[in-house]
Amino acid sequence: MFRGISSLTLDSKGRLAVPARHREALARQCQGQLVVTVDYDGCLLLYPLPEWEEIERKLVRLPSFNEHSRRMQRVLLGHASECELDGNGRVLLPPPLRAYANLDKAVVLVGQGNRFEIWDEATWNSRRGEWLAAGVGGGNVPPEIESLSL
Amino acid sequence: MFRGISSLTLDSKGRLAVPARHREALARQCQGQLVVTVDYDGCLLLYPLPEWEEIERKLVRLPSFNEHSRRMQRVLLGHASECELDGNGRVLLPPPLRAYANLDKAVVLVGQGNRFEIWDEATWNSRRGEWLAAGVGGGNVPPEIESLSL
DNA sequence: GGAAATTGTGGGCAATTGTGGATTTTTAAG
DNA sequence: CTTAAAAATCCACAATTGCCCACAATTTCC
Repeated sequence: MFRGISSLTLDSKGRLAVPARHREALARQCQGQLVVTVDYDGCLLLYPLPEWEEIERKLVRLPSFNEHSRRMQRVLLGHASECELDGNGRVLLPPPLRAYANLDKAVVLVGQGNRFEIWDEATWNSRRGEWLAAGVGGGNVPPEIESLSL
Repeated sequence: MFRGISSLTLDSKGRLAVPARHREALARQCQGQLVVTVDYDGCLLLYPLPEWEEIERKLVRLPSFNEHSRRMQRVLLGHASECELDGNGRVLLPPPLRAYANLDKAVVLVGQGNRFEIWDEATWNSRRGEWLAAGVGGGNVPPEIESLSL
């Protein structure tokens, strides 16, 4: 279970150094084999290969002639790139994906259970500000959240 | 059940020394394994690991494509960092979380049942003033509070 | 058209810096 | 006065960053 946020900087070649505290888990779970793809909200998603393959299986089974399915397959499958941790615990993020998420130097890596999200740091901070300002109430809040007790 | 407030100071490395009276309980409940995350009200939440894992299970089960769920997962799971009590009874608070809650030197640790809250001391004092001034009446008070007998 | 050279990209190595842990001293409380 | 807790200083290990080398691909010249 991946959790927690880390503030990181990409090196001059667009490589992201995974924080040491996550490396052991990644080595164990997937021998450093990762998949990066894009998210609809403007960040990148980083999956251990086995986790991604499961999602991929669900994606390719979606009905071929449904407009939403095709879109989702093009966005998610289409951008999915395999990459692996090098000897120094770094992953090279493909230039098109870096461009998509506006990643330059300062980024944050956010643990989200079975995956990580990678955000441009400024984008993350401003989006987080909006989420916090909006609070928990509002539109259509699922009942699971209404009854959630922290 | 954690109760009571303590006025504390972070050391130069951002470590918080847990008051001695709570240490024994934490050692017993979770062998010093803790999780810190953020709260929507601008403070940090400190959980014994098992307590947090229960909340985490609920969080990851929320629907993936609901906007509110995603936000809540990003805020709560995304900031949740594991840390543990060192030999001196201190926890290192990760820099991004310290930044979030504006923690510098003077902080307060507030027992809240199954967790602690960590506030910047000045923020705590001014917020507490607002809560007291607002009193109990007002907007939409849930019936559970209306009928509460102290 | 083929071959060679140069440039760009990816990976590995090494050094420096920062972080985490331990020890010691001081202060406060009993 | 004694003991325990808190704070500050110091040391060591490890992580991160910058640099260098090697391989590959593309382009240019013969």
